[in-house]
Amino acid sequence: MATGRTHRPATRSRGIPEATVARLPLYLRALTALSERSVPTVSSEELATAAGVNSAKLRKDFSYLGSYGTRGVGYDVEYLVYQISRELGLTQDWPVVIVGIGNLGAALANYGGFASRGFRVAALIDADPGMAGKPVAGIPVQHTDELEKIITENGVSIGVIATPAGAAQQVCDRLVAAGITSILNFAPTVLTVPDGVDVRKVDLSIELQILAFHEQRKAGEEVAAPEEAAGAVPPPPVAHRAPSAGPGADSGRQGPDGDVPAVMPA
Amino acid sequence: MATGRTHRPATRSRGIPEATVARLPLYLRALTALSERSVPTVSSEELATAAGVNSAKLRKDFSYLGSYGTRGVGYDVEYLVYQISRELGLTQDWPVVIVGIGNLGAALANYGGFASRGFRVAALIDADPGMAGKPVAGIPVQHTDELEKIITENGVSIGVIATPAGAAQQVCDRLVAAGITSILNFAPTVLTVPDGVDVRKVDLSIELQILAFHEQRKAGEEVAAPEEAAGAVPPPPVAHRAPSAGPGADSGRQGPDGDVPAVMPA
DNA sequence: CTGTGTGAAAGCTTTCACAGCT
DNA sequence: AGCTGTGAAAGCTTTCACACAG
Repeated sequence: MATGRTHRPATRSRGIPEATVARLPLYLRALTALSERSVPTVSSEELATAAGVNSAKLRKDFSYLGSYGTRGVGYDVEYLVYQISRELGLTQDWPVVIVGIGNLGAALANYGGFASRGFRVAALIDADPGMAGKPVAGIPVQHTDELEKIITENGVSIGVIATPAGAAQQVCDRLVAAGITSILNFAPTVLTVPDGVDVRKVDLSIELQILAFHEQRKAGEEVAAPEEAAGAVPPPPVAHRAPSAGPGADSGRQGPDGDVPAVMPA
Repeated sequence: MATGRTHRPATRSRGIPEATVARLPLYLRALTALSERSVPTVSSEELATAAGVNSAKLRKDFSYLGSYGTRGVGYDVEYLVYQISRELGLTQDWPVVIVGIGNLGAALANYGGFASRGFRVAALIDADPGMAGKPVAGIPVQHTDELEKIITENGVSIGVIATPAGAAQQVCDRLVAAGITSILNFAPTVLTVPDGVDVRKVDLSIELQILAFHEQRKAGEEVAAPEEAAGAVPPPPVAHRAPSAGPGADSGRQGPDGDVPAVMPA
């Protein structure tokens, strides 16, 4: 795909695997809950259950951070909370801007988990002049014209895009031009960004479609081979030959726990 | 972790890799856009760019579905749209219930991409009696008491949880008991479900935390080794020795495109 | 004895690179 | 000529299972 990326052989050292990074927030949440209940220590088994993973994985994950446990005992909750927070960069506060204050943007602005762990909503931005000044979650919405100014003045480096798909790339370009280097995209579009900018995306309909896939599989297994529910089957537009057989009924689908989100570093 | 899962040796056959399944919706979206512009065929290179992946990956992915392309030419857009839709189970309509109609639930109810591709919002459910009857996105909200009835009568198998964290597990249990077998969870909690039920989760603050991690890395690289921004560093509660050194400045972080969501089949 | 930390094995996923249709 | 389909190589991730610290 065009560019080609330098394919750096990995500078080694403190390279925490991406899969592990993606689970750290999970552990952190579980640990925070324990901390609130004043639980002093926890074993890998207990913590793993609370976080919804298995203990081997958890121990391996923690081993990348260092040896923070005590053999025969477990992990010190407070200490781990601090170590993971630090590793994730949550010991500092990250100002965040949310662009696109529709239902979703409002939901994000109101989301408590935001403010609690290291993030601060620095501004809400919307293209609708009618929204300007209106407070959402206690923060007055500002107009898109102010975008660059807001980002620069607040030293914002993380932006959340909650606009309609059509506006996303444009907003993204402006965010990046203004100095944003991490973007969380809720719009159902592929964003193109320059090298060095991270984009993570959250996509409703994609998640649903993946569920539908598995749901269909389950139905197929139960009834053996429904072959294709009765009904209007749009005929293949071209006279391709079917690869070999029909939609085979098979495969006892049931993957293990898998879990690995995405980073697309530009 | 309790259960232990039968560890089936994979029944082989039509087993499409999970990573591939997770990308099919992406391809489908790109293809739908092409279809709307009446583009008849597309090469793996073009389609891959539109979907934000590389062409080798795309071809490999398609190879699991069958040989739907034409060498020297590319893929027939309409035909591929149909094949992928069918593979994902989108040729049938999936009724969906959304539980928890706050800002987020409302955003989901209003989300167009929902209705467009194979999904139909069968009902909106909320625990607040004051919401009952109030229409959101043109659909009247129903009270939680009706939950079981709604699911049974509409043959709903997919549920979306958009409640506060505290209510999520309880709602989940009721959904499952009523016959739901796929859940999309927006509440920041680990859900426990019986075997055979798929759960996918979307978690705002987790995504942000992952971004913060990478953001921190970037900052660290620029300044070489900030060692720990000045300020109150909560001292390790216990006198553990630091693993070896401070937060080493290193590792030219820059993973390849990676992308792989999660299924946690119970 | 208990539960961590970790090499080594087993599985997945991605990338390469090229044979083979059209 | 051009572009798909795919074995084989290279990377990641997860799981095993056990030495060893407390």
